[in-house]
Parts: sequence; structure tokens; C-alpha cells
Amino acid sequence: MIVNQNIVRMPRNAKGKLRTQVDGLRRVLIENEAARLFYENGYNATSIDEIAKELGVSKAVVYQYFNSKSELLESIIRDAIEAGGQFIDESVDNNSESPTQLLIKFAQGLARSTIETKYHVAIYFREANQLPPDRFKAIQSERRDLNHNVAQLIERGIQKGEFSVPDVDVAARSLTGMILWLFTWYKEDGRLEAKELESIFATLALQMVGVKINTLFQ
Amino acid sequence: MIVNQNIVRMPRNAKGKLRTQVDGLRRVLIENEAARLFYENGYNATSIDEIAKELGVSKAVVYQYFNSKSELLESIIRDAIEAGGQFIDESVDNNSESPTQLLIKFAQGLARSTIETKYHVAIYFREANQLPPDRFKAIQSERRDLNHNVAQLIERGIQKGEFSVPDVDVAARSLTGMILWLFTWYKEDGRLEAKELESIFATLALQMVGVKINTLFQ
DNA sequence: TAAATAATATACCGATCAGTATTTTTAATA
DNA sequence: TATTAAAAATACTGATCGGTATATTATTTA
Repeated sequence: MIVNQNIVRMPRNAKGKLRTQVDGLRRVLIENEAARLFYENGYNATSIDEIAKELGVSKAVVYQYFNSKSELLESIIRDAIEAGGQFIDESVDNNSESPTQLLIKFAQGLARSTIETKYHVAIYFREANQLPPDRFKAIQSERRDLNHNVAQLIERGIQKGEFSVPDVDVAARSLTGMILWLFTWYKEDGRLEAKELESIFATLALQMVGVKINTLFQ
Repeated sequence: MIVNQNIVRMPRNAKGKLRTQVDGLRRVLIENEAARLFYENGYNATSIDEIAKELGVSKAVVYQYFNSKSELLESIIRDAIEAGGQFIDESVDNNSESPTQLLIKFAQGLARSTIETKYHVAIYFREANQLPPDRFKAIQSERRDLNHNVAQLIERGIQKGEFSVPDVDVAARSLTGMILWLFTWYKEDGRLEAKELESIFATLALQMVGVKINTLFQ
């Protein structure tokens, strides 16, 4: 969630529902600013003071919403996983569409999500091991699940005679990797629009899993 | 260069050629230990004292071989780029082999190199922006060159009617990205041998660039 | 074996920073 | 307007660390 607005002082009369909304908004603003700074300067090289200063507040405010620096990091990483994971989750229980159709949706969705949450994704892959060991392990297992689901999609495509790959697991990792790789090179002001990139990745994904052209129009 | 040996005290009678060799070996040993620790704990979270301690020496020894912590980081990153870049360099001036053959060699070579220098590659992508700005820019431009060369190879494949991709530049980035992605998941004790992985990536690469099966046997 | 010096270890300095305790400011309300 | 308490700023602490200056150890050689 990107909100183009400065953080404001919390009004004392914010009660009940309004209180919850204001709290939620401020939490998001803090997290997004932290994400920007972690992305640009690195997690360890960014101080809480710096984040607060960018928001025009003191670090006491940051500590009202996050109990520690690592909690802030974990929140950013969880957002990245959730944003990227939703598209494969949607396909895993979908039996009405063909694996080819589901793969197209997945590639497009993951590309779009990676572009939209580029900072979060980059921080996930660069800084996840800065989390406390138990939190890091929790994150890792969620990632395995995601990969498992992509592999399952490819597997079904093979069974239906639509796909052909030399190794399902490596193909699944390569597929997600090639799209997530966007976070290392995507620039807002680049040659291609997000929409065009989505379409390009869908095609590359289909080619990678060896889709038979004739199944596209059957 | 991985050397399975502890760092030793520099003998005072090491002169001339021997001196150079001992110096070189110790430099490599320090760099590799630093790479392991940077990989596992992060650049900023690793102290020079820690690196020295792992090697059984004091940090004064580290500072004999590297003038600063960032110089150590730059050396690791340069090694990663050189290791990965050599395979595309080899193909760029090669006109005797077909783009298909060159792509196979590139995919295999990059996969092998990524596996062998996994720590270095990971550090490159995670920590490069911790370098001083001018050093970081120098590194970035070398990476652009690599991508340019891969794009050129794909371009030639298209001209010869062997490949077909929706966008040359995105295909080039996706190709290298999918293979480099290995650094995020490859484990020494995994299901597949390095040799098998090389072969799998060669096939996935060919499929990704839409190689026509008939050109493989023509 | 003593002098000399290369190699290395130790001690130290200044700066940074996460997290917390204390003080100040703000604004609702009586 | 005075009181009160929530919200935020400020001040502070203990620990870490890059880099350097000084001290110590080892080894060659006279």
C-alpha cells in the first residue's frame, strides 16, 4: 500500500474505528518509508532515527508501532511474500482453467506484483537472514510452500500434455526466479510499461515450460 | 579459488617469487573467509575482527592485505563478475558455432560458475550498494556490458531463425536471472549434481528463447 | 647470543546506533 | 482558562566496530 502523504500527529480524539484507521495508516507510512531506505541503503546501514527523520517525527513514534527494528523488517518481508504468493494460491485450487491459462495468469500476476512491491521483494531477498533465527525459519518455510505450488502447476501441465520440462522443481524455481529478478533491474522510467512486461513474461514463461503452440488454440 | 588450508604466519625469508605466492595465497584465504561470513551474516553485520578470528589471526593481518573493509567487498564482487562473465565473453566473438550451441555453453558455464562461486554471487547482488558510490557505479557498468552481450547472442539467434522471443532485452535478463537465481536455493547436498543442473539449465534456456526443435538436429 | 627488524597482537579512539527513560508539548475537557 | 493525560521529543546508556597507534613476539643474521 503506497500512500502519498506525510505522517501526521495522532489526534487525541481519534477513538474507536477512527483510531484503528489512523493507526493502520501510520503503520503503513512508517513501513513504506523504512522499505525505501532499507532498499537504498541496506537494513543495517539504516537507523531508526533516519526513518523517523524522513517522516518528520522522532523515533519514539516508530517504536509506538513496531517493537523493534527487526519487527519492521519482518513486516516488510511478509508483505512481499503475501503480494507474490497470492497469484499462485489462486491457481492451486482452480480446476476449471487449463495449466496453460493458469501459468499465464501466474506469470502476469507475479510480474505486476514484483514491479509494484519492488522494494519489499528486494529487501526480502537481501536482508531476510538479518532476522532473528526463529523468524527467519518461519519465512523460509513459507517460501518453500510457494515453490511447491508452482511445481504442482507445472506437474499438472505435463500430465495434461501441455508442458514439457527437464526437471519440474528446477523449472518452478527458474520460473519464479526469472520474474522476481525484475527487482534487480526494473526502473520506473524504463523502455517498457508494466503491462507490456507482464505480457512478455507470460510468453517467456510459456516457452520455458515448453508449451506446445497447438495447445494454445485448441 | 577455494583453498582448504588455514592461513599461516608469513615467513620472513619469503622473498621474490615465493613472497608473491605466499602473499597471493593469504589474500585469497582472507577473501574466501570474508565471503563465507558476509554470505552467512551480511556485510555490515560481519566485523573485521570476526574474519580475523576465524582465520586464527588478528585484524592487523587483514589490514595488511586490504586497505579497508569495502576494498575486501569489492574484491569479492569483482571475482563474482569475472567468474560469470567469462562464458559470455567467449561466445561474443565466436562466429564458428551457432547461436544455439553458444547458448548451451553459456547456460552451462553460468550455472557451473554460479554454483562454484555461490557466496560471491550472493554478496554481489545483496551488498553491492554498500560500496562507496564511485566503486558501485564502476561495478554497475560492467554488469550492463554482460547483459548487452547476452542480448547480442539472442539477437543473432533470431536473425539466423533459430530463436524467437517477445523482447530481446527482457529475454537476456530473464535468462541470466533464472540461472543466477541458483544462488538463492542451491545446496551442496541437494538432489541434483552440478553436472545435471547444467544440463537442465541448458534445456530450459533453449526452451525459453523458443528454439525450434528441428534446428537442433539440422 | 645480541641486535635489528619483519610480522603480528594488543590497546585504544571516535563514531554510530538500538532501545529506553525522562521531559516537554499538545489538545481535549471541565 | 486550568487541569490532565496522551503523544512526541529529547537525553541517555551500553555495546559494537572500523581503523590506527603502540607494544610484543619471532626470526634472521652478524
